[in-house]
Amino acid sequence: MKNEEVADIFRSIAQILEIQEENVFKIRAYNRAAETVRNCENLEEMVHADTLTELAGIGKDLAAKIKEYFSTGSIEHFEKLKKEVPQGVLELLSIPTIGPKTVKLLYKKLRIRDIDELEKKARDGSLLGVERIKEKTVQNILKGIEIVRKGKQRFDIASAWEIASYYAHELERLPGVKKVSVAGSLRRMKETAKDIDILVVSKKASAVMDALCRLDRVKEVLAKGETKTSVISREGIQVDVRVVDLECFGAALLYFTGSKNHNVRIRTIAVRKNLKINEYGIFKGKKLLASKTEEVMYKKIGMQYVEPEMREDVGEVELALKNELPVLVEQKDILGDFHVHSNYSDGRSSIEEMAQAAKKMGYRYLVITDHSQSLKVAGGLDEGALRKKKKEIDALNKKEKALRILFGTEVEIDSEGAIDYDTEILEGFDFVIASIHTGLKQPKEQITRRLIRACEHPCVDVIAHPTGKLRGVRDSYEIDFEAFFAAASHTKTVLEINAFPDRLDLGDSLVRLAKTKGVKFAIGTDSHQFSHLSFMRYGVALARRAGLGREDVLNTLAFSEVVKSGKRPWRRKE
DNA sequence: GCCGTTTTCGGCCCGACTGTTTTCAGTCG
Repeated sequence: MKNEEVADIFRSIAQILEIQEENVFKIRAYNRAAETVRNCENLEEMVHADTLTELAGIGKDLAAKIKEYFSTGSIEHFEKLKKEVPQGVLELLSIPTIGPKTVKLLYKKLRIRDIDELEKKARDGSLLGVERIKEKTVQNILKGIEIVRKGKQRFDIASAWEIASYYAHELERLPGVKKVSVAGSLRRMKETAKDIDILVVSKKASAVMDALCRLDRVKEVLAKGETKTSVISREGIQVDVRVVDLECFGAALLYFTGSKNHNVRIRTIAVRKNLKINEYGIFKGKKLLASKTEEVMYKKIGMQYVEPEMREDVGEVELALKNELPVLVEQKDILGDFHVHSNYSDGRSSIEEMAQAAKKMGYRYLVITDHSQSLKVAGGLDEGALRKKKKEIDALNKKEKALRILFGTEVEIDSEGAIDYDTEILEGFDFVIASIHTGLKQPKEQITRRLIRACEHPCVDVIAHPTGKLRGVRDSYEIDFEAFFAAASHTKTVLEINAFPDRLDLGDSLVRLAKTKGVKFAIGTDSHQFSHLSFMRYGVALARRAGLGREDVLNTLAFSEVVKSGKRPWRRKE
């Protein structure tokens, strides 16, 4: 993805400037821009529409650099800087406890140019000659190198929440602990997490720190202070725990939730009003104005409460100042799931088991969307199997009144954009979602044409996992999003928000773009066993991150309303 | 390098922990 490439370059530029001890604000500008660009999946569209400067933190200069990258494949300014500070030197920054100052020192004094050289000189003792470096620092560097070599991978949101829940639960049980909250990117429900942040309310901070370090799943203690401790969990993820008083819980939660850019924005706004915000509260001079809850903190700054999922500094601060934040969709609004598999194709649970689990979720309907005939590897259903499945669903629906099970399919879009079943069969389904599983490397024009043809098919209600990205496996296939979203909107084809933690597709910035084109969304978990139905929360979170309200999301409608709102007019009399 | 109901110039968020010091710089979030 080009946005990632540009983001990496901006980050590298920031790092080089840091080592060169450039103006810290320029460095911050590059870092902020890197984040903004990384979160922007439709960067290419913005380059073509010449709207880059609408992005937060992108001005004339950076917009020109982004354009330069899209037209030439490189950025002149960066090529020049790379000659001044070699790439290997930048890699030293990835070592924990080593920052720009140390890197500069090592490079200037000992000509250390990469991690291997640093390790050699750490072991042979030649590091000890450098100012401010003694035995303990050498040990930390060696430990840091080990951590980097192992690779600090990001964790998917579901795994990270599982680990976070363990720590939160264990900390809650401690005597004197009044409250525990997960904070950080996990509370903002980002797709992946690099670490876990937990906030604890207790008057006995040191007892909490001690107990934390003794927990079973703690592999290593990185730093332990009076109110703040960092450990590595046995899964390899870092867990940061901070203890505060109940009085400043809101201020601490706000600070600890981030994002960093969001915090910087609201602190800047506070400064203009002669106020100061830190993790203990919002102050006028020495006088505390608010600190107990996030709600009162936002109120004192003069803005609306911002839901954690929206705190990315992508425009939400401006909306909150104008009192124009959207009312976001919530889990309790969700009445059904549009994408689940059963053991008829590649799922592990029976239709009945899936239905029971859906009932427990409080749903009113569940669409069983097994794969279609051509996807043999996933046990795609032929006509005979479809008849059997329909019969089973009809029988179950007779027994069960609270939940309606719907006869659906996830049908293949073939390499030309044709739909796997004949129209006659497709008309027999209650609901049809269509997706691409083959020909993923086709050129952009062809993939876009396939998707648009699928949208134009009268029986296709939803395009499932529209970009095909799969975490750690493959990126999105190439799509002309403008054209695709226009077609979806025009044909009233709904786009899926796939809630499976490795997919989360469409991503939030593309959902935002699609919404501006008038597209509606259906959240589907892509469950392959009944326990997967709980992934709905990640789909809802993604929708919230994109600023969607109930009105944007099909799952908030009763199924009869879904049918009426859909593209197949002949079904509306149902 | 960005940005503007104080400004197109002069600002730009704030504190905890560590190691090496004896008052603080560097790193991190």
